[in-house]
Amino acid sequence: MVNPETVERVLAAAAYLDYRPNAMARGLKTSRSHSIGVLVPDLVNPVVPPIVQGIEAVLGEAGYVVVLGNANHSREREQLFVEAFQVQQVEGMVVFTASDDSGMFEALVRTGLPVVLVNRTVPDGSISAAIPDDPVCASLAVEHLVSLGHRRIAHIAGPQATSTGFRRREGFERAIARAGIPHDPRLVVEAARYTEEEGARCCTSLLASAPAFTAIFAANDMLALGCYDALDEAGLRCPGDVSVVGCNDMPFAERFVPSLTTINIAHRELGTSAARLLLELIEDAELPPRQIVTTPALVVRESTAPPASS
Amino acid sequence: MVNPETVERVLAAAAYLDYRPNAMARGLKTSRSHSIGVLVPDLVNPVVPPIVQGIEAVLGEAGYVVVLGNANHSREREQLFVEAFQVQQVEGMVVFTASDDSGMFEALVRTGLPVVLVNRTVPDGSISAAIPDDPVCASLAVEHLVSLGHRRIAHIAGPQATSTGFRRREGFERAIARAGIPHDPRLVVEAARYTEEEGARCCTSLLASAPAFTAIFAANDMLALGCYDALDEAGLRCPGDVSVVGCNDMPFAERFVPSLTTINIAHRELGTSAARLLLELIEDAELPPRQIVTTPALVVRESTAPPASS
DNA sequence: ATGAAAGCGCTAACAG
DNA sequence: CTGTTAGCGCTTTCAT
Repeated sequence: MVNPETVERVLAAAAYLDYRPNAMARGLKTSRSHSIGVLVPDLVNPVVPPIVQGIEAVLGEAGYVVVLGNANHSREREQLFVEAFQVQQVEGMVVFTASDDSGMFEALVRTGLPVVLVNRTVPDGSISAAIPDDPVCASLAVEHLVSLGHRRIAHIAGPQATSTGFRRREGFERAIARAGIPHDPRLVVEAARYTEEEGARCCTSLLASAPAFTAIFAANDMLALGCYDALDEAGLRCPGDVSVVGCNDMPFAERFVPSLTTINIAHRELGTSAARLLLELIEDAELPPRQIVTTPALVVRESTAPPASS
Repeated sequence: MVNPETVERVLAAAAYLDYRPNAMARGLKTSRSHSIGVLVPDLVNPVVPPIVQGIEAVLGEAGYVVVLGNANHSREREQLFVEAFQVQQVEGMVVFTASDDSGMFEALVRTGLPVVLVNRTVPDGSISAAIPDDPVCASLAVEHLVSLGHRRIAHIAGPQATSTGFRRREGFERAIARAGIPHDPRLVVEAARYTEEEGARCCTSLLASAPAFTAIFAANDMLALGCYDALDEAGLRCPGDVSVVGCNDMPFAERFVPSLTTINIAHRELGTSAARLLLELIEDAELPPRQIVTTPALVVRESTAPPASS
């Protein structure tokens, strides 16, 4: 019980001097940094900012600050950032890897820090993650196309070293089987990266050497955009000659020509879920790994139509 | 000169134990945190990620880590982040404010930390900044339109509380005067925010109450996109009835219909310049404030054409 | 209840 | 040139 007037004077002095407690000194004592490392493959990829925003929103609410690492698709930089995060004494990490790389996952767990993956998952599910329901993404696309009357459906798969690419392809093949359509491996090609150029390359190669098809499910919107280019190049119309469905529902997908039918993924929610998982893990490091799977939704626009023949 | 074998053993032990020097302890001693605060108004705005990427690239190279603050257009959150940055003992800040607010600028200098603005500037130039050449953006747009034969040119100005909005409007008016066109204040309306909705609202209001015009210079691409919507709504064609030029050359501007004639701004370069300014300032806090102005470039696409009457 | 003091992990200065 | 020590600014424990 101290003299209230003194309290007042001390506070006033602190304010006058613009006193800010030194987080390093405090942290040294308490071994808390109030910071979380967030690792992303490429900030410029349109799906990334909403994820980071979501992460930041819940972490900020909980009193954490985010240290951002933009790996630019480089494994080496990914490793460098994990090091840097440790040196900075972050209390946890949420990581969106460029590709599934067991070396990376091992390095992550070796830090001993709470880690959560976002938009990616490790095959054995040993690390908590917030991910989209990739198989459902694929089946929504396939079912939509099938309901329009398509039977010969191609797939431009994402890099199989990413869980999204791998799981969407699996989902695609299963959905095709479920629709009673015989599986034809010549109808799926793998893109090396999630870029428009790769989408165009894959679509062109499909056009050149695959059996005839009337629709394409591209593993993401950038690949779908590449299909537009390749189709155009080949003198084919979308959706007149071939329907295209993308995945992500990225910004401006509705402004492309034709506007893109795609699968909406709530990226911001992926971020908030990942952050909440991490907060749980920080509170109780013994918690078993857990996945939060967000449900995607079909968004029908103008890039899909019944096949010409029907 | 210590026994090399011992060196080896120590290093091996350190590696074995995954030893990482504690940055908080080190920082406490050296009063260096090796971190820089980066404040942005909205990570989801497409101009922001390239700027952050540029900042991160040069700061990372210099051994700094970036602490990201996403203010979400809230002044309160901006202030909160400045506080948080101080508590985290960042060694400097690069800030992209939501709007010019002298209160904010004062708070920034009051921290005593090196600060650099990016994409924004303070009217009196008292804080170093990396900015686009806004007047030139406007004159490139106006000169392009004038060269096509336009004389009645409207302007959808950005928020006048942002240096980009203010300086582009000034630049517009000067360019109009330079072209020998009488200034008509009814032809400029101010958008409250840089959004598609505001662009549509402003364009509609122009259509309703301004004297006839054949072209619009919108202060940014989102506003230009809103013009597309409003024009469409009014049954007008672009560029047939009215030409539109945007500003920023944001991703996908070339995919809109019509593809957007706009002014390219090298946003990543804005980020790298800002980071370099900050590094200078950290090295020598006495350096006088300095501006780095990047030169924009006209990108002619399909949203501009000669006026119908000519 | 309040005030003094130890110590977090490191670096820099200093003594041996 | 190597090994020891003080102390960065805080929190927490322990005397008072």
